[in-house]
Amino acid sequence: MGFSIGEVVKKTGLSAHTLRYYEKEGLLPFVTKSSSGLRVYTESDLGWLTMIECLKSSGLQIKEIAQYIKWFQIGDSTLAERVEMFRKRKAAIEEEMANLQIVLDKITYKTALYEEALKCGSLDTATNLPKMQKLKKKLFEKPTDFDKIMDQVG
Amino acid sequence: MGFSIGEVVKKTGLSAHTLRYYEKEGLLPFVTKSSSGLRVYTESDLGWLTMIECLKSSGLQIKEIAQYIKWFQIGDSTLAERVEMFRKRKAAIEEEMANLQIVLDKITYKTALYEEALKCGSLDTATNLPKMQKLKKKLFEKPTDFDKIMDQVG
DNA sequence: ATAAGATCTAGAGTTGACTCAAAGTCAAGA
DNA sequence: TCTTGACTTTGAGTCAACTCTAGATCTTAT
Repeated sequence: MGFSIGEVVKKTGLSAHTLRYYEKEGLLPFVTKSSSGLRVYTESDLGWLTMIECLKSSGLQIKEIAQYIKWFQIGDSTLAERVEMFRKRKAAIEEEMANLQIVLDKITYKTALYEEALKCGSLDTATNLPKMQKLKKKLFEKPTDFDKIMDQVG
Repeated sequence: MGFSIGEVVKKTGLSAHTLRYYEKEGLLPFVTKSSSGLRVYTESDLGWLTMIECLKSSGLQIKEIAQYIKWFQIGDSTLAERVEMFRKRKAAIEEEMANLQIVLDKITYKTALYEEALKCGSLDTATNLPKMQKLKKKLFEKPTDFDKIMDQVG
């Protein structure tokens, strides 16, 4: 009926070590044991693992996820704490994505620059190409510190 | 003419510890010392710090950034290595952003769900609201594992 | 019944990126 | 000159999140 730890390893890509570690840290309080002590995972436990992965990707630490799970176990009296937590996560992801977009623009410029440099055999020559100047303008219309320094360095 | 470590701390928000650590790891090979042994940072060093921050945000480790800087010091004979590195970074950031968008959708649903739950005082009641069912459909038109399990767990 | 392979526990070790401690040196103002 | 605060070095410590070890136990196939 349930899954062994090995089956969960295959399904999730997590290691058995990690699954036991998560359990020890309070992330999987619903996992039961067979009469001989082997872990038995249910579909719902797999659901929790997906949720844990999601919260981890959102920037939450293991301990904070454990706290969320404790709140869930307590029930509706902790709704306020949980809604606050989700609001903060949402804001954190949005900030992270905005930051990543800026980083992506910079790396996109550098990639194009180095592709040109590879073609003509010289980074300095590529940097001074009108083409590259235009790309820089396009990507960084509002001049930033990076715009000013990005050619001075590698 | 140059900046002291303390001035760079103020400008960058990095700690003096971290600046010395970066130097030790080969991230700042251009920083010089005054006759009495104090570090002197130039504008170009600040540029490198911006670049380091950018590469770090892109998912590169300190050692890998050090490798990149070594390539830069060697010169145009390492253009191929560097262009490959930037291409990989670009792909990595794009993948990370796509992943974060999926996480954001999930967290957005959970935030809305918990806000409803807080209003009506019960997570179960909120989960079964037609409003929430519709939101779930909207956010997850292509049903994923998460769509199926997201209500079973907290 | 036995061998092979999966799983168990407790606890130690690893990795990456800092972060701090201690003891000494340097620079600028009263 | 003296003091205060910033700076120097080496080397050790911290933290999160695994990751592994060892020796015992369990399950399953022959």
